[in-house]
Amino acid sequence: MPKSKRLMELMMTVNRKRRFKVGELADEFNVSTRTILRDLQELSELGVPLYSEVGPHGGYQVLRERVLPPIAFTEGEAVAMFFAVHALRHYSSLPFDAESASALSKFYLHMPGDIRDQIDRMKERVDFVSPTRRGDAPHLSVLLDAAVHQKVLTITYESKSEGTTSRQVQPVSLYAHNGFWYCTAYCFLREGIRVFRCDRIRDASPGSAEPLKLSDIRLSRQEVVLPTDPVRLQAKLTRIGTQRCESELWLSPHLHVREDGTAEIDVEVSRSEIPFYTEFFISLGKEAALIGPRELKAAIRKHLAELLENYQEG
Amino acid sequence: MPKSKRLMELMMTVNRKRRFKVGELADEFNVSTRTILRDLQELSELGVPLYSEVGPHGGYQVLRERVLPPIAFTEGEAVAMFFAVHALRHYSSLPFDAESASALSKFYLHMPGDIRDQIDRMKERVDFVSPTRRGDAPHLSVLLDAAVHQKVLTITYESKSEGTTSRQVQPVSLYAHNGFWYCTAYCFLREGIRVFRCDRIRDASPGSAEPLKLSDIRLSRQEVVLPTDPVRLQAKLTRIGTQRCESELWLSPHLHVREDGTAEIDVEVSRSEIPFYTEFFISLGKEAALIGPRELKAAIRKHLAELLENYQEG
DNA sequence: ATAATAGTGACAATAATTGTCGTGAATATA
DNA sequence: TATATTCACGACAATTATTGTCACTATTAT
Repeated sequence: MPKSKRLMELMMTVNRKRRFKVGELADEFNVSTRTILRDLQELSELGVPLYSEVGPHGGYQVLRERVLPPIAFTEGEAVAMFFAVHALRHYSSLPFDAESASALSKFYLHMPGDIRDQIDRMKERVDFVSPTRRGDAPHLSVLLDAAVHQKVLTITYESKSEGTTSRQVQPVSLYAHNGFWYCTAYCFLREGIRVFRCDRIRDASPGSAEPLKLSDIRLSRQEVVLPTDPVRLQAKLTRIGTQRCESELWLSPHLHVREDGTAEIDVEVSRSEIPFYTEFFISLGKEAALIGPRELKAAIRKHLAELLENYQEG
Repeated sequence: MPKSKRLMELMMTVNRKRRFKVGELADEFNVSTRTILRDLQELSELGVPLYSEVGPHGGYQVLRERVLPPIAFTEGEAVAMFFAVHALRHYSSLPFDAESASALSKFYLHMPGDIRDQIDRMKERVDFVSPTRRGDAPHLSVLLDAAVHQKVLTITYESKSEGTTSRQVQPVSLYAHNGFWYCTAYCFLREGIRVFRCDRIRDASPGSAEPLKLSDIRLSRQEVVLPTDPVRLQAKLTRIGTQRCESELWLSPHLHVREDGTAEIDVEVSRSEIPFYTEFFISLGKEAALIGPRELKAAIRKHLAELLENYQEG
């Protein structure tokens, strides 16, 4: 086997094994231990994080961030990766932010100039308008890691109704919706699946509880959103108002659209979400006519009056 | 220079030059032409699409889809690429669909099994809820290519008001908004910038008109028409207001963001757009403090008063 | 016809890789 | 403390890979 090929296979082998002895590899590859030693030194120079200990029970280990063997991509594949990462740029505090940036810079570095230009132009000419991000979610990476590896976390959560609480949870899934990140998790405090708004998680650290096997739950989030302390939200929408609301995912299932393009909203919502709906209806302006609830009308009036105050000639 | 390194550099060089002669490269790399010939044969075997012609004015060419030199990514970078592509899966018929799939499969192939499992679990546990896609846009790739390379297209467009028309356009930018894809383009029929809904483009083929230099237009809808009868728009934004405005493409170039996350808007706009800004600033609520112009303030006050009227208890 | 260009085969010169052996050093275990 | 295990390194010869040179062929534009 030519040396270069052996090095690549060695790279994959050590990545797979994580721990190994020099003699082992020498047998597998049918070369002398001296050669394996030299090879390992080369891998080390190529960036593979190898660590070794002498003595019985010693041996080699691959540490933390492993390095994949070099892969040759086509220009189209490289551009596709830029496209995908670019599409997500309106999401901030994403997991793997740093990693995507460093991956793209590796691609960029190996590209001929004309593709670089093409990518730069593409960035200026393509956009994914996504819901305005509302609230930072600094612990997303930790939550994702816990969801993927079935770990238990201790989180400090700031809920509107209960104030700040500390509890152990085992994350199940994460989803971005309307500019917020949500985390469904088994809550050891409430002994059931709950949904948490990630921007309200103030702190997340490893927990002590024994992880449950939650593999069957996954992404099913439909049934979890039962409103607590519900109020009935009703409104009429003009055609334009209907179009705007149709694109709001949380609302569209509750839209009753008529032949002429106008629609009605009729949905049970949590009383605690009135502040959100206040802003939402104000932004709809004259395209919506709210029927109820009264509390919401009052809140909107109050908000409008305050705004009007702000806009007095000063 | 060791052979492996020379091969990688050769790969980058031929990608950059696209056309070259063997003697040229031999000079650049200080090796004999015989060696370059052998090297080129190896590159060819590695997948670089080389083509050669003999005779004067002959030489080598790199065809269509070039191949980048092999790049070693870390496991984290690879996972980040999966994450990004996964995040876009609710968009169908995206440009670079096939390319991202083949890139990911290359990554997948070179990964140790435990990262594969990790990725498979992540796919089940992370979701990006985005606006329901409405309408297919089969010509996106063609439009993107035209926007990036400043090409003119002949499109068949089905508009509600005018029925089906054929016209030449030069695409400027593409954006996804609320489940639709839009294309801003210079329309040779209307002699101005227009926005087209991509799902209403029935056909797109190369056009005959001479491309214009539209490089200055890019993503900003604002500058498409230089403000006629301009007024100076100035406002201060809170941190949250800044975040919201940053995702507005037409606005973000005119945002002056401070250290603390707050920002100021300072831009010349057309007087005729005051109705638009009225709604926009109302939707920003208390996150924006408008400084001027007076007309806008007055319009906002009027609008707010009317809204307040609408929301009186009935 | 001539010059420019790619392409091939043979072989010697040169360079890189590998295996062998000797030696050493750290460390767990008996 | 002695011993087995394991990594580590240097020297050198044997082996293998790479390179350059040269001679030659083939194609094509001018």
